[in-house]
Amino acid sequence: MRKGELTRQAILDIAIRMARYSGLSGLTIGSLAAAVDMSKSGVYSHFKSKESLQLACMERNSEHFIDEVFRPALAKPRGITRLQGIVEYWMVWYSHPGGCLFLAAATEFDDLPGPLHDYMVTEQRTLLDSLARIAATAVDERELAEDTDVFQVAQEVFGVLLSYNWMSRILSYPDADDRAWSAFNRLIDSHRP
Amino acid sequence: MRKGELTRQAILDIAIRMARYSGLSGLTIGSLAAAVDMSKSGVYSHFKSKESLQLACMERNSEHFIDEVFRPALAKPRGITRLQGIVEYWMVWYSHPGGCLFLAAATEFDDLPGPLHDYMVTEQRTLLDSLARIAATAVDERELAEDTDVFQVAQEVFGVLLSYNWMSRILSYPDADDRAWSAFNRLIDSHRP
DNA sequence: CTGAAAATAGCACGACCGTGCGTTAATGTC
DNA sequence: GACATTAACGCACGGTCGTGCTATTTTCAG
Repeated sequence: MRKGELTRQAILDIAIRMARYSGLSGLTIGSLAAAVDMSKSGVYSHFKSKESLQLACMERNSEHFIDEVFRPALAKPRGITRLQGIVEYWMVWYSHPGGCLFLAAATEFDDLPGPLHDYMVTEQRTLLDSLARIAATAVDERELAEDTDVFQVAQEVFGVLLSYNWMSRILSYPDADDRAWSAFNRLIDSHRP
Repeated sequence: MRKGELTRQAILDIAIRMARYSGLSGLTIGSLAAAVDMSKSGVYSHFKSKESLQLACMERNSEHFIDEVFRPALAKPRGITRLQGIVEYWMVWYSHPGGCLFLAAATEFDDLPGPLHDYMVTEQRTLLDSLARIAATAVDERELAEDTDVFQVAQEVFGVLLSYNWMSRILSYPDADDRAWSAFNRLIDSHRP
């Protein structure tokens, strides 16, 4: 790999770390340059514009999410075990310092048209679809009822994850973890054959 | 009411409308002044600083939430009916154009210490407590099991609301509404005596 | 080792940021 | 209607923003 590409990745990882705190809009090239110990123009020249820097952050963040959440979950056996797996890894992902960049981006760009909004929506859709597909393996394995609406399951599981994130990271409720699992189990039970 | 207080409220309402799109940090005094057709210093003089403007936005937003979600719900009979009521009004609240300012503030300030963070956390805690207290009326009415953990119910209901917000506003899934109610009913059933 | 190519730095730009001061205009009281 | 108070404005400040251009340094192939 060329040195340029190497620095670019390094810049992006720092940028993501910063954006988790300030958001993608709050991220500034000046402070990013200071953080990676480069000149402003040195950083800037790796990206055509700030918007493309933000987009690159989201893309790299997606890669990390796949590595840390999806791939490990797919290594588990099909069915509820895999569903439990992804929930577990997802919860770990949410506990990253500064929070989840997807969640930040979603609230930042939910009603602001543009490439960032579009990418964010596409990415979230893919995520939810994959979640539903994992739920579908549980239907295949006859662990969930045959007529289960797997998107219903995905929406409910995602709700458990989101409220866990709120209770745990934002409100610092110590029981958030236990309650999330209790909610998950209750939810799964209600979809059993 | 003095004229000053009147304009102050008008400014805040416009500010909230703008902050729903740009976030509380993205809100700028210049654009706010243009939106209310005043000079920058004219707007500024109503608040000691930008931070206190942001704080005032959150306070006013809380008032609106109480008016539009809590008070109507408390007018309903105690128990599950009231719980359904608050979910219904809450969902309407979430569908405001630009989204919910609480959610935006929560992701903006979750890991940034300061008065805005503190106010946000306090406010969210109050919200969740009230939700739990409404669930407690359902226990009193023997519509939910006697040994119900009402905070568990609150966390689960909040999850339904959050995922509804995501599916509906961000991903524009047309079935989000139906699925949210289905999730709510399933959830309530699992807590019945 | 040399020279082309890539990476980084330096610097300047116009725009907008939050903030404050002094002044003018509007308001409300007697 | 006179007058104190309040509200709003004009203007300027130092700073930072994103973005380019030019020069210099570093990388890498032959």
